[in-house]
Amino acid sequence: MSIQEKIIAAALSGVKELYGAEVPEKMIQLQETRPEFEGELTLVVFPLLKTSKKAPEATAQDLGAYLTEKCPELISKFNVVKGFLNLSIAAEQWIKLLEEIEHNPKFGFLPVTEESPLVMIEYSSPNTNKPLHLGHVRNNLLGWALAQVMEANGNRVVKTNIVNDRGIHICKSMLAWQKYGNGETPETSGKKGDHLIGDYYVAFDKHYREEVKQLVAQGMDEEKAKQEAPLIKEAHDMLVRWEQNDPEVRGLWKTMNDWVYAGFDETYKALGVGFDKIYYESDTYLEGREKVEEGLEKGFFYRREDGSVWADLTKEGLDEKLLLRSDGTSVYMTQDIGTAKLRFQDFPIDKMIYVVGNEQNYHFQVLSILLDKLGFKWGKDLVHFSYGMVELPNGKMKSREGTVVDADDLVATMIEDAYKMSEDKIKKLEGITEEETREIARIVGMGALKYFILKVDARKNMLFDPEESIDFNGNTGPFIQYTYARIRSILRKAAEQGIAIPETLPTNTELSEKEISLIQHLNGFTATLRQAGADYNPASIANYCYELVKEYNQFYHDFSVLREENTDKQAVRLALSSAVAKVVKNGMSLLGIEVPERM
RNA sequence: GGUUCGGUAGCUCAGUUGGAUUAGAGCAGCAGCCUUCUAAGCUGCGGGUCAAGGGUUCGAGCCCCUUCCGAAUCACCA
Repeated sequence: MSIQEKIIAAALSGVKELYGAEVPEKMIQLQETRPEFEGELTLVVFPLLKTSKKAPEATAQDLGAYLTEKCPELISKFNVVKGFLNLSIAAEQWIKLLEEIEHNPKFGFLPVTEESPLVMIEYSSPNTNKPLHLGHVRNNLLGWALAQVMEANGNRVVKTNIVNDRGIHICKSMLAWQKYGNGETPETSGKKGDHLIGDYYVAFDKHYREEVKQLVAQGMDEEKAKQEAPLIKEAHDMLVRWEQNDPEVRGLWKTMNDWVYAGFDETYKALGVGFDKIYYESDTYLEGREKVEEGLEKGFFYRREDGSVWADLTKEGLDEKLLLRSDGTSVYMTQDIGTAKLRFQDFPIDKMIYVVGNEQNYHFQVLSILLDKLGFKWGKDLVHFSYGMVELPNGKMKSREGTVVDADDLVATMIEDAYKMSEDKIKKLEGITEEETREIARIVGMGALKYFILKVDARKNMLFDPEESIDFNGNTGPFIQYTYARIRSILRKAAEQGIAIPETLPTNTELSEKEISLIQHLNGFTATLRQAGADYNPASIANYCYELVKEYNQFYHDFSVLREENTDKQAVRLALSSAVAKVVKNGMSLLGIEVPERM
């Protein structure tokens, strides 16, 4: 039971005893006390006035007196300012909290059991015709962090990925490779597979535009030229052959996709993300059709004269939506229905979360309604975890204008920058090897990148300035990592000097204001984690970690641990430092960010 | 035009279910602090009509309405 829960329970019985009325738990409003007032937690009594039939001050006075008298082990003293009852928490509560954090490696986490709700999270969802870029990086980091947060809140999480591995865009790369590739492979070219394929996708576009230009010069209408260009016709032809299972096309498709997957795996590994189950669109794209036919029979959808199938969503305030083309083939929406069907066969899904950019808000609004109509129990309440675009200083990322920030380049640059930045600092550390220095640079560089992206509210568009790169000072990943390394250094030295954290901490030492406020922050981790889970908001964890280490750095500056002569005080400070390190490590780990022992 | 989401300091962002005369950080700028547990740190200074107006109430950056600005979307593309 947390300190807050204890106080709320005590206050409830206080209200009952004092005023003879049971009030709902919501009426007890507890919040952190403003720094300018004495106390740590504040009970706002305004909601209770109707019950007490007294003035705010008198009500607060009544409750304060009750709490200090009945629960001295919980509340040491109180003061009243207007309708605010400021409570000072008894020191032993804080000490107990430190002990709990010291002994519970999963402080704040809820356990996951067989009965826990099953949450499936789809994220990443790349196309196999080009390498991952900055937008994918945001998606992957958010998806991974969200999965960790949901799991820490007591959900069984299945991380999934739907790979868009078929379609005309894939054929374009394949065709270009056939025409201009001369049998080039990742091995012969030395390129990562996804980059190699991406280059041919670009090559296709270049030649294709050339053809269109020529046709237009010969007097053809541009729209028509785009359809009549020989390359695009060939690509369409290839798509038809793919759908007919043409062995040659399928063979090439398989080979080239495997190159891409090998490349993706490297990028995923560098980003520290992974999946429990990967779906391929080539397997799922036919499944949706069946579901749509089913919906058609049940009268949810209707067929037009040309044979196309539509859903009429005007009653829901939306438009009509195409589900099957007049030639009977699937569209994007149909495929998502098909994927949903397969997933539900594979897992007893309670909650489905799609991590997909906000440009698809409409799509998911529609998908939710359709899945619900088709009888998926989680369809209605599916969560579209919609995130904003990553913008560059001079506008958006456009592959055609060459303003794409490549994921692999970005990762390499961050690590390189961290290395340059760290070199002189890390070398000061004793007995450090080049290999360790590299590893620290990797952790710090990735930490900077991940924190930079995850600290901002996912819904908002964010600005990414590659020129200025990412800060290593202030509200950044490295700042948090640095604080962690500092604490670890203290703990190492303490161990060397034979100073250990006692099993039971002394409760008679007086805590300074700074120490109390630090412990209070630690206490807030649980609530932050719950909120992050309820709101699907990893950013709040990031900001929590920042606040915590900022506070710790102030403590670090003003108080010494190892030079403290009073052994009781020293024990508490050591436990406090250790607790901050543990919570920081856990919090950062929820974001997929590692923390170094030294830096 | 419809729908959805945003608008908080020069810049990048926090701001719990509405709470306390003075709305917070970081960056950038200026000024201090390393024979002392890691200075990627700490301390101080300046910087705001919370887009605008109205409403709800003991109380609004937060809730409701209107307006302005920005983004996304409304395809037989994915």
